[in-house]
Amino acid sequence: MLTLQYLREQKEEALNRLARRCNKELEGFVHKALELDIEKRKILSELENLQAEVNKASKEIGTLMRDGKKDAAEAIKTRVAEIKSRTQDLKTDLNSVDGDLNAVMYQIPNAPHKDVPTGKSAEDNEEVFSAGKLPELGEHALPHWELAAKYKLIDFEMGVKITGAGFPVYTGAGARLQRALINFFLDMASEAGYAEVIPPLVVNEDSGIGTGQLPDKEGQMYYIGEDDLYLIPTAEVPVTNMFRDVILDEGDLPVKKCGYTPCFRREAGSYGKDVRGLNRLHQFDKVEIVQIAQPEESYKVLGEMVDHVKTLLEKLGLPYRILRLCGGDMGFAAATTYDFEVYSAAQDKWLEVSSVSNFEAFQSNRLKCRYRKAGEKKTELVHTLNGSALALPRILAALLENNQDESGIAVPEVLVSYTGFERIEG
RNA sequence: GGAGAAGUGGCAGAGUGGUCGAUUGCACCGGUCUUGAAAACCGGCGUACCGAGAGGUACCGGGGGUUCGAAUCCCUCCUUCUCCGCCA
Repeated sequence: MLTLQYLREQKEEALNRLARRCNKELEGFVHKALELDIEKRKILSELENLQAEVNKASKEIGTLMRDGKKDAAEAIKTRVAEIKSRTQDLKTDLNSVDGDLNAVMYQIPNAPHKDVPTGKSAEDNEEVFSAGKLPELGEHALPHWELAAKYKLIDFEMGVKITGAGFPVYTGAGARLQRALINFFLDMASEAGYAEVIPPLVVNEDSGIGTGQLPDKEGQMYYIGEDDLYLIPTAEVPVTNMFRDVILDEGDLPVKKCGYTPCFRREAGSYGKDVRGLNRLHQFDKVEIVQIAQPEESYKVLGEMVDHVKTLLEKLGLPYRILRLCGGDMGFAAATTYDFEVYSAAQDKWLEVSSVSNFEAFQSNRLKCRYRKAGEKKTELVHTLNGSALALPRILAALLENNQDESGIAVPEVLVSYTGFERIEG
């Protein structure tokens, strides 16, 4: 969440930035939070003063008891009892105000960066880059779900049988291609200096809160009630949470991690042709890159991550474009997000395959991930960033569709050493 | 899954109701000494919030309770270790 300090000290800027989300409620939330903050601090200072009195009196009692002056001790006790009843009230008030304050703060999304366009929906996103030539397929061109069936790459029906819709079974060359992509992405990330981790696929509540999935967005995650755990919607959650409650040294930054994991999303409310084939799944594979950076560096780091994803798409030979998301289309925790979309020719659709975001201090404030500049005593919140590099299913969809001809599908050259075959044929 | 033991500052390790936010050692930082280093000696050495400051408050695995007062007592959860069972 945003820090109260930021709202207090730079309220106008905060409101300005939040306005880019086109959510009329937000201004009210900010004012509410600041009011509650003042109230909280008023109660807190009164409570702490009383607490100090009690502490002092308790010490006196201790001294008196040791000296055997029981009567004098009893006299102080009655005085303390009065103060205590007052502190009880204050504690109740404090809890209530603090609860309200937290509730409001949890509803305030990250403040978009100054360069983020104001807007309500995907229509207001801004295309900032595009590359690659859109392939022109002949009449014979098939959408990927038909190609998957024709060449026995993916068995959607089998997935339905053993689990349900959105859980495909990759088979034969399809499975092999999937694994090739994972290895290719991981190798590229390693080369770019990201240290590989294999995190748990299931996380606890604290982790969900740390990266912003909880509270309020439980509906997106699969929940294991018996153990109070959540299936991860992205490796971002476990990997970023490795740094929860951690104080780093300046010299540790930037931290660069990457990880491959399956991702699980309930995608409640999705329907129709959006979910056809590989377009939207409940379980999918993704390689994620994560960085933890100094605040002054974070936008440079964001650019570096964007460049990394560009490289991947170019090596795969996929036409793509980059969108800077508008305020209204960005995720709750993000300050800036670039979405990457590849063109999937047979569907004639742009498919989102990566989302690269700078969360600034929004996540680190929840995570309590701080760093200390060399020689300084004070700690400061780090900036966290992450991006998909890349999400597999839509990449696979685009590869199948764009690289098809009448007799088969060509495997991109960079993948051949991983797949062991150059073409998929009937 | 069953039985037992334990969780204290970066690490080690004291502390079982009253100046304990916490003895001590190591590590670390600064200084003295030294040609330099080591050793020795002196000093410093957790986090967060409130406060202009002095200072105050909170935190000894998490949460709750008893008490004027809790690291210390009680309840509960979590984790680790040992033994048994089961198992890739």
